[in-house]
Amino acid sequence: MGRSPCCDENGLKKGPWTPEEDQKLVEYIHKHGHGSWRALPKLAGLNRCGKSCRLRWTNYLRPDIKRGKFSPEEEDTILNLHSILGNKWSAIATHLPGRTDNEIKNFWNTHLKKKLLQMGFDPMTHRPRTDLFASLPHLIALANLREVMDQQPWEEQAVRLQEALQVAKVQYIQYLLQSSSMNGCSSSNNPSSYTDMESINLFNSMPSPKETMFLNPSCQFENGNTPFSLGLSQSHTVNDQIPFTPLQDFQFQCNFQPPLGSEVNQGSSYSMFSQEDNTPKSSFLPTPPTTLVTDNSISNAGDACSTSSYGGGAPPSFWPELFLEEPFIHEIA
DNA sequence: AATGGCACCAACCGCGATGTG
DNA sequence: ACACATCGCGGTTGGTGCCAT
Repeated sequence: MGRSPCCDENGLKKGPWTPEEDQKLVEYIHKHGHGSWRALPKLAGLNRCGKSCRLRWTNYLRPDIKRGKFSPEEEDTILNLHSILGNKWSAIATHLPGRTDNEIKNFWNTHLKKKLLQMGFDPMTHRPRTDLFASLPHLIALANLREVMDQQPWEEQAVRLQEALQVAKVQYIQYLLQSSSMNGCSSSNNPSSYTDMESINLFNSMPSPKETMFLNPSCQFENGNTPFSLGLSQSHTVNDQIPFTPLQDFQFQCNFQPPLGSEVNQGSSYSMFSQEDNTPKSSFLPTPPTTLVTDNSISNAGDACSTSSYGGGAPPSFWPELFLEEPFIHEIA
């Protein structure tokens, strides 16, 4: 009921389009527009169903389609938007001029999904995978880290462990915030849920930014508030209608400036900025989709999106310890 | 040269959403 | 409010080319 017969109609051609068919379709649409897709094939002299014509036009023949390989910037955009929107290919395509949803979907399935899996991330949640096989890259990275640490003075090891602990806490806070958003907590300045309170307490237990290398030298919102004392569960969409995550909000608002010579931690949840010109060097967005954002994310959240990058190459230094922490075990339970 | 496995991607299919009378 | 037509989306399939054996 309500369904129109389409390509199963007798005598209609299926399969690859010939150049002659393409030409007929293009010429007709240029002259008359597509109008009713169902009526188009007959009018254009094509032995195809309307659906097939529409697909051929929107995915291949449209004049504004950009063909060729995806640029690293486009790849970043897809990864970021997918972490927010999931498999909403048409929504993602609206942010990539000239690219079709079909093309993006294919690119995701053939390239990006594999890339994330190889890096040890769940392609659906963009978080470190928690199953045994997926954890192998991280375990290997951990082993490498321990090898390096064995060669370092104990003071440096202590500093590194302290850094790892802070990163773990931030990720745990992120996890708690997302849990509370998914549970529908909505009181902004009056956090009532256990997870909200736990987030705040945990955040408050962290050393002041000046005391930690990766949160150095300042970590606060433009209005001077600390990130998690603001409304925790107010939901907004930014000017381009993409809901942003707490992490992205946090990432943008905190202008981390690691000391000269400190390594850029590609596995962390932060943006790292050059001390010389203040340009972003690396960042990572391992968050699943959520609409939980705070007030401050509205104005410039789009910038956070465009500056992020899934850094390849060196394995993350800290995650092996992070994803073995209780929150991540708890998450899959 | 023949074959099998794999990656890629255009095209198809089914379904829900939306439009229309 | 309802029935039907049409559109658009996301998942899947199948053809093609490349590469290793």
